[in-house]
Amino acid sequence: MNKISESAVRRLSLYLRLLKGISGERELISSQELAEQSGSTSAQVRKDLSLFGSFGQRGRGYSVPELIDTLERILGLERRWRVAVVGVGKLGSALLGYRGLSERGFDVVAAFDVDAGKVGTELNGIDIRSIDSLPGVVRERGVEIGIIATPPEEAERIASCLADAGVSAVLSFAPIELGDRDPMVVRTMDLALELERLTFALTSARNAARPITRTGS
Amino acid sequence: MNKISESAVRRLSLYLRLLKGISGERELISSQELAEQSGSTSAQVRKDLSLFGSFGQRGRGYSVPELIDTLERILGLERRWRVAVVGVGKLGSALLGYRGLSERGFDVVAAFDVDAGKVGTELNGIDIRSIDSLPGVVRERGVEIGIIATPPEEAERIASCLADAGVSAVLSFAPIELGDRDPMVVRTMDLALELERLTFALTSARNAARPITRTGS
DNA sequence: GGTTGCTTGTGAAGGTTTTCACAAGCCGCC
DNA sequence: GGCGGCTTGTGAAAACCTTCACAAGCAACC
Ligand SMILES: NC(=O)c1ccc[n+]([C@@H]2O[C@H](COP(=O)([O-])OP(=O)(O)OC[C@H]3O[C@@H](n4cnc5c(N)ncnc54)[C@H](O)[C@@H]3O)[C@@H](O)[C@H]2O)c1
Ligand SMILES: NC(=O)c1ccc[n+]([C@@H]2O[C@H](COP(=O)([O-])OP(=O)(O)OC[C@H]3O[C@@H](n4cnc5c(N)ncnc54)[C@H](O)[C@@H]3O)[C@@H](O)[C@H]2O)c1
Repeated sequence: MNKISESAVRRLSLYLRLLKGISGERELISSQELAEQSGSTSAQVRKDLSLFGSFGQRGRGYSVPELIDTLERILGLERRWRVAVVGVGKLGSALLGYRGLSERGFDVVAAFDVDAGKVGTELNGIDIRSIDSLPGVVRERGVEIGIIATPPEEAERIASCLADAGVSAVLSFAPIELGDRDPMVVRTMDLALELERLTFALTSARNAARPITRTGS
Repeated sequence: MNKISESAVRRLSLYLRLLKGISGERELISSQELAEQSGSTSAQVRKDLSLFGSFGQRGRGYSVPELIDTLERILGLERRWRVAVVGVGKLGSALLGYRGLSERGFDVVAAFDVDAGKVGTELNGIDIRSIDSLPGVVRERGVEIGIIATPPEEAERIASCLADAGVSAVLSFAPIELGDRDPMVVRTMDLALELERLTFALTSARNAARPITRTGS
């Protein structure tokens, strides 16, 4: 099978989210309409979908419910996934209470922390367990994806721990570069880095408008 | 000036984060070492930097403190930025308490909510103001960047409100596609979408190992 | 001062992704 | 059944991004 680019996958997720939003309202949608809603182009939409097969009808467009099913199959969302949150601090607690996860097919089935004051308590129906019990609990509950919300210093250790326990993928919020741990898939979301992309856009726009000139001498 | 790609900007932020981590430990660093730490290649590192000028010394490498300065200048981080958080719920509260923001040059100077029970209270030294006072407070405090942490239904309205108030850029956590609001820069971080990129990787890996076959008939 | 070892900066090559543009196909209508 | 309007699927072209490979330059040592 051809290699699918990261950006194509991102767009597929986006199409799916949009389609779910209009599901019920419309029976058919054209690549043109999907493109407008996702900030893309119709050719891009058709190319993305054609990487996996032919799902549309010429002259009519794509069937919304069928396309939803297809995209869910492509993205691996025809089933639900079991997720564990590691580090139940400010961010971790927010995640445990986030309905958007289960709405999109992800069930948080376990949470871990080192803090003795937190271990043993419950949050949103999820019992917080000691980090030492991670390997056992991960296996018992069939955790497939880990979310790291511990301080950055701990992230590398936790990633190894999750890999050893047999977790298949990790999403980390710690602003630190995690080493490869093949075959476990690792990805990092860095909030400050996203803000830096914004400040770059802002300052390079200003520099383009007012080309750089020496102010001194 | 040449167009700089999104991926190049992302890598520049990453280099900066890594360099700050080793600042003080080493005086010089080679493109090779920087590449290893960032999961890139030495040619890529040199190319990225050469888009903006010549900062290294042949035979020696790059001066760590100088490179930090240069990258900060490129990314617009030679100054601090004033940020407002809109929506002080589970996620918004976590953000108000996040030290990682000020450490990376972003000062949260305002927070807004509609909830009368929250308005008037204070969190981590930031007073929570009514959403109605947003335009005035944004102008008074010189807010340049907005972070949206309201329910998705409100996000579009809030984005318009921020644009009207003169905010230059927005980072939204609401899983919804925000319309363009030129010249305001808008970007969305969607947690579930990132998880879907993981599940795609997991299931496409499985499909590659065990090619798709019809199970029925 | 010349030689060796190392590293940058950069054109050119190679690869990937996006855009273009049009034949093929569906629908409804006459 | 044929025509017109519309939309897909897709090769080919264009744009973009990454990797290669090497001349140019620095430092240390003899
Ligand atoms: N707070 C935010 O809004 C925010 C935003 C983006 C990224 N982040 C990142 O997310 C991570 C967590 O941030 P936070 O603000 O929630 O921090 P926090 O200090 O509030 O929470 C960290 C939690 O991790 C626990 N912990 C520490 N070591 C552990 C270990 N070895 N095993 C298990 N649990 C451990 C602590 O007990 C604590 O409960 C950090 O890496 C931070 O940079 C936070
Ligand atoms: N909780 C998480 O961990 C998490 C993770 C990723 C993304 N998100 C997204 O972040 C957003 C917030 O999530 P949350 O879990 O914090 O929700 P929440 O319900 O806990 O908080 C939302 C807050 O926004 C306020 N609000 C509502 N309408 C408003 C308006 N018009 N103006 C100002 N404030 C308003 C509410 O009063 C509330 O305090 C959502 O879009 C969610 O999808 C949340």
